[in-house]
Amino acid sequence: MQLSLPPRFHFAEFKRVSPIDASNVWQVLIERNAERVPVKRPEVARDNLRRIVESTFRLANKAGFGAMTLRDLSRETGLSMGGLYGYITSKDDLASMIEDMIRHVAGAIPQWLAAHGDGPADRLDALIRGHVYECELLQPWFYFVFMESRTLSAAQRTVAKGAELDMHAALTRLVGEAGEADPARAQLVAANAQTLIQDWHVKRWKYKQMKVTVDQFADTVSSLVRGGLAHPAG
Amino acid sequence: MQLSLPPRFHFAEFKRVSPIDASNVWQVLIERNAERVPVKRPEVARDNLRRIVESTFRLANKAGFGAMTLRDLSRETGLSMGGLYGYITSKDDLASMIEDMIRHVAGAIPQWLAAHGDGPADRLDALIRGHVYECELLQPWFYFVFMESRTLSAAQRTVAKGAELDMHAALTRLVGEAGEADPARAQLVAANAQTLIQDWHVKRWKYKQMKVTVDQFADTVSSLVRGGLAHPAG
DNA sequence: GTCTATATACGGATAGAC
DNA sequence: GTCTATCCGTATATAGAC
Repeated sequence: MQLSLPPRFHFAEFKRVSPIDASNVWQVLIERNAERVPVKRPEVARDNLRRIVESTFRLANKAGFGAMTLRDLSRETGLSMGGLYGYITSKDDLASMIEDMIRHVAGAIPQWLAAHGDGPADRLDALIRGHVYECELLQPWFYFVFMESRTLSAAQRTVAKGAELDMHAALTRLVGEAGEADPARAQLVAANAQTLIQDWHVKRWKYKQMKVTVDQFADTVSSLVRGGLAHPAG
Repeated sequence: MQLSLPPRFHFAEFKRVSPIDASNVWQVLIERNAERVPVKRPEVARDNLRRIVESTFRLANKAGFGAMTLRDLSRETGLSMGGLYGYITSKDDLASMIEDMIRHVAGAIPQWLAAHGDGPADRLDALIRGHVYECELLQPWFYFVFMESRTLSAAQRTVAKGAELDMHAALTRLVGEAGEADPARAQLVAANAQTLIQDWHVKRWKYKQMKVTVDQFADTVSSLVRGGLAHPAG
């Protein structure tokens, strides 16, 4: 699947065509975990799963996922302890569902944008924007995964590390093609770009307080990275 | 107190004169918490407190501080449950000691560097380097505080937010003086600078894997920020 | 100073009623 | 489908031995 976007796009355009956003992510979540959610009536299942995941975001943000108890979750969702287990098979399974969803979304962004940009500089700009804008659409999801990845199973940590390195490799390639002749510096600039992109979900409270819009943020990150290219190695 | 450093300095020079580093931080920690640590013999107290804090870093990194149990900590340190309570008055108190130490260090950096740099551009460079290099000296400390601040008490969260905003304000002022005429863009570039500085402790594993040195990293951040100045507002 | 033993409460998970 | 009741292990913190 590829998105029908103009070569240079901003948030409003991306939002209109993004295959996954805050409103349909619950449906996608159910579909990706159909075998584990036995509840039949779709609107009931969707609504309860949504309450479970949104409550998890709130509670994990207060105390960390590991310290969140299923009794807290039961209270916050209004479901009983037994009721919860109709939607999740274990506490770890709940984290895995969230983690898996965000890996799916983040991994798909480069494919959604594969056709975008006339040259490397435009493709780099598109990739940066795609990530920032998707972080905006699913902020609590990305934030949860960023903060909790280290506490999950060894297998999940490996996946998280791999995803981080994949995105870094894609950015490094584009930074190199866009004009950074020194490979070591291309790698470093790409790492910095990735960090800034993630910062939109990590420090969102601060940008909100500063009244910075997602487009202003994406513009700045894109221009900072562009400004970092073609510098001499030292 | 101010450090006797050359106007342009790198890690080796900073390390030599930093008032607090990985080896003497334990002594400073004891002094800052003298009333709470009844153990008399200084070398015993220092050694046990060090084991407690270093074990906390390891365990919190695996499961999150909230999910770390004092039984884990007892096993990891070799002290008994009762023994632990000779050094900490509660689990929360342990986190507070660490948080307090890092606030103290980070808050002192601008004062250590108050005399440095001939002009705003040099002072901005010095502030960036001071923070990156101190993050390097006390990486596990900064990482713990970064990951766990949100899970601590409301009072501690307020302090953490204030510290974040203070550093942001200092960077914004220097970015403005260094040539960024648009105040809104100065604020944004400063926020990005702050994020990149913190990334040295947040994603240290990645930079280590990339074989990037702390000086290369500081050089790149400083040049990225310099490249972001004086751009037109759009 | 540091230990063992214990008080008291809460954790994840499940069985079985409705 | 969702609930209540409960199993059984573990949590923080402390008391008191040495």
